[in-house]
Amino acid sequence: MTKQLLDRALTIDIEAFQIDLVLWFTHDHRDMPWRKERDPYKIWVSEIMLQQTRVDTVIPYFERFMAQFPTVDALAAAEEEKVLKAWEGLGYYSRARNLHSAVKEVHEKYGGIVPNTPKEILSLKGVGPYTAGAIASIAFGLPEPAVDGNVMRVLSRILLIENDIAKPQTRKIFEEAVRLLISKENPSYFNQGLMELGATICTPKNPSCIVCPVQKHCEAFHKGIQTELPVKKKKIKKRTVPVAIAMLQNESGETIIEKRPETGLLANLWQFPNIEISDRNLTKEHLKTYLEERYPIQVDLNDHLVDFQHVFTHLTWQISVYAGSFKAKEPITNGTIVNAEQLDAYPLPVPHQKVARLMKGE
DNA sequence: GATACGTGGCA
DNA sequence: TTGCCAAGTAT
Repeated sequence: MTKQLLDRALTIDIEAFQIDLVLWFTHDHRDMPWRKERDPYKIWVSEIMLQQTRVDTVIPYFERFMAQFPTVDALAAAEEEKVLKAWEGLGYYSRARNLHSAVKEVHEKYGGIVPNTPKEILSLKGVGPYTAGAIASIAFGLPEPAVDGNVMRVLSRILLIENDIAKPQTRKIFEEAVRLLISKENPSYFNQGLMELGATICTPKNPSCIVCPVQKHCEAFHKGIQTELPVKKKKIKKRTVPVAIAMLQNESGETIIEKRPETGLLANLWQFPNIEISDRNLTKEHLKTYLEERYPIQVDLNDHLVDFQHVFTHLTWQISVYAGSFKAKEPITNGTIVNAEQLDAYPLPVPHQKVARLMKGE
């Protein structure tokens, strides 16, 4: 495969390609907060936030995060709860926990200085092959590949690579391609140029080949098959999980929330008590029984208030919200009782944020 | 290698 | 409405 790839890469004028790409990025790149300086910590945080997440979504989170945790040492000293709260709504929360853990390692093991070798960078928790390459090239100017979905799309078209980009193995092929093509003079702009091109011009649908700075190097364009690439196998259908959420209040207007398990979906975030529904007709009774078994409380449940869906990558929650009242017979240990104002301090996943707003009457 | 892991935007 | 997409990683 590598030999084949080498032949294909050599069919284009590598030096001209580098110049066209880097020059284009130099003049046409979008302005982003993390592009204002070369602080490896900021590059690192931005790259973690940008994993599977759009630039426009990330920008406000990045600004707030940097205001709150401006340095490695500041983030290392923070409580996990605060970090998760800053990440609330961004998704893929293990990114926040892994970043926090890795930053603490950098604080302790490297004196707060982000390591500058590809091997050490890759060893950091939450940093995989793409992110390691991005940090190495953008923060330290090293000629390392940083292959994300954009890069695979762009290069699949330019080099006419037809491997399925949904397969993990395929990424390695593109890394080999980048090692052949990357500008040794400016690896940072070369890698960012590839990604920027994919994000703005060489898009999945309706690529703007007319204004593409590397059009003359593109095999797919010459053959008129750019929309056929990249090859990507379709995903399987996701399952639906019915969930009943209890929105409880006592006479003081306080409610019960609990912390989710430290692993799995939405790990370490907080939520309103809930159960998976087995039989829709018996939901109200099941929920009441569950609540009174789990907590030392007496529950009075109303008929269900509203239904809504929340779609995850791999499953869908079909949610029914049940309002009701409770009286605590003893102190609660496996959850906590909070008022509306205190609730704001807890990191909640989006569907539970919706319940919180419901309870406040918003 | 396949699957788990969030969320919001868009055709 | 439904499905796909967006600067992936861990297990």
